Amino acid sequence: MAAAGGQQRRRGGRREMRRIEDTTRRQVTFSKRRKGLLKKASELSVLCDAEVALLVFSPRGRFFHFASAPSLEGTIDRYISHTQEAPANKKPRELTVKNMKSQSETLAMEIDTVEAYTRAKTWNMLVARTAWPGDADGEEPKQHPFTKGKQMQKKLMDKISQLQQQEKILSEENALLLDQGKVQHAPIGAPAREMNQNQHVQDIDVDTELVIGRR
Amino acid sequence: MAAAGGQQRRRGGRREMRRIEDTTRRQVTFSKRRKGLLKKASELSVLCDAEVALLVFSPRGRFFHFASAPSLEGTIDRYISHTQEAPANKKPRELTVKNMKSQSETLAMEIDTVEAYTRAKTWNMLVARTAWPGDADGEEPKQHPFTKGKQMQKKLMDKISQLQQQEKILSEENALLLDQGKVQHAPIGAPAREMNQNQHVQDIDVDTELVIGRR
DNA sequence: AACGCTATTATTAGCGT
DNA sequence: GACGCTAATAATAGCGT
Repeated sequence: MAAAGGQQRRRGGRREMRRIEDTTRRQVTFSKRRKGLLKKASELSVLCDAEVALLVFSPRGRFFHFASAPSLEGTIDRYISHTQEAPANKKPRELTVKNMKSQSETLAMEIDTVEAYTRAKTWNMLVARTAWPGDADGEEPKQHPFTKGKQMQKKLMDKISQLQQQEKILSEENALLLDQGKVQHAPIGAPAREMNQNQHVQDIDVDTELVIGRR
Repeated sequence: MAAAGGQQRRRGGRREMRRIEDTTRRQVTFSKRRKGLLKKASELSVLCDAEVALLVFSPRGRFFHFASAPSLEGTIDRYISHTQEAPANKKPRELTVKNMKSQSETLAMEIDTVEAYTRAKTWNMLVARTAWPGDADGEEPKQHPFTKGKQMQKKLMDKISQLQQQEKILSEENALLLDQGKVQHAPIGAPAREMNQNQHVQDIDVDTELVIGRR
C-alpha cells in the first residue's frame, strides 16, 4: 500500500551509501560523522592500545586529523617504514628512507623525517611499490592459497578486484598528476616549528575549525 | 524500577574508556572495532565526498588501513602538502592539469603495468593489506580465513555496489577534467581563498565533545 | 579462536528553534 | 547555519556453540 504522501523521512534510518547531493545536508553530515569517526578512532586506540592515525579532507579541502601517537607524522613514518621493510624478497634499493627512523624525538628530527618521507614517497611514486606490510613480527607475508574454496566468494572477490582496478586506474590520473606536481621539489618551508605533542588532534589548515579535545 | 541486585552484565553497554587489560577481549574488541571504524571511514568518504585515510597498527604491530583515494600515499601526500604550504601560497595547478592530458597517454601504458601488477597482488591487497569494510578477521598473524558465510557475501556485494558507484563518479570526474583541461577541480589544496576568511566565528574553539569517557 | 546471536548503548538524519 | 531533540538504525560486548 502506497503511503499517502505523508511518509515521513526516516530519521537516522538506513542511508544510501552514496554521495549526498544536497550540499547543506552533506556538510552537516560531514560534520557529524567526522566527529563520530574521530571519536571511534580515539576509542579504538585507547581501548585496544593501538596506534591510529586518521586523515580527513573535507570536500572543500579542509583538513582534519586524529593521531593516537604524539604526532601524526610519527604514525605515517611508521607506515612508511612498514612498507619499506616488509618483505626482503624484493627490496629494490636502500632508500634514504632507511635512515629515517621512526618516532620523532625532536623537532629537527621530525622535520628531517618529513623530508625523508617526501623523498621516499617520491621514489615510491616513480618506482613500483613492492613492499608489503604483511607482517611486523618477522613473519613473512605468505601468498594466500585459498584455504577453503568458496567459489561464490571468489567470484565476488574477483569482481571487486576488477572494480578496484578500474577505480584505481581512473583515479590514478588525478593522484599521479598531483603528485608529479610536487615531486619536483619538496621544500619544507619549515613553518611547523610549533608542533608539539600537545594534542593528538590538531588543526592544520589555517581556516580549519578542527580542534577536538578540550582546552 | 530499581533493578534487583541481579544486574546482568551489560551487553554493548557503556564501556570504560581505557585500555582493556584482558588480552583476549582486547583482541576481539580490536577486531570488531577496527572493522567498524573502517566502515565508518568509508561511509564518510562516500557520503560526504571526503578524502579519508586511516592507518591502524595493532598492538602487535600489524598494519591495517583504509583510504578512500586510490592510494594511501596520495592522501598522506596531500597532507604533507597542507603542512608544507600555507593556504595563501598557491602552487601552479595549471601545470598540473595541463600535464594531465599528456600524462593520460602515458598513463595508458602505466595502466597496463599497474593492472598486471594489481592482478597479481589483488588477493593480498584486499585481504592482508587493505582492510576494507567488510573484513572481519581478528589479528591473525597469517592470512585471512575469509570464509564466512552469507554475511561475507553480502559484504562483498555491498562492496561491489560501492565500487561501482565510485567508479562511475570517478569516470565522470575524469571525463570532466580531461574535457575542460583547465578546471580547477583538483581536490588537492582546494582553493578556499574566497571561502571563509571572514568567518572566524568559532574556528578555534569548536568541539569539546570528543573527550571520550565522559560527557 | 572465530562466528553468530542479541540485548543494550551509540550514532545519527531530519527537523524545530 | 549551528544547536538540541527524537526516532530509528547501526554498532557492539558478552556469551553460546
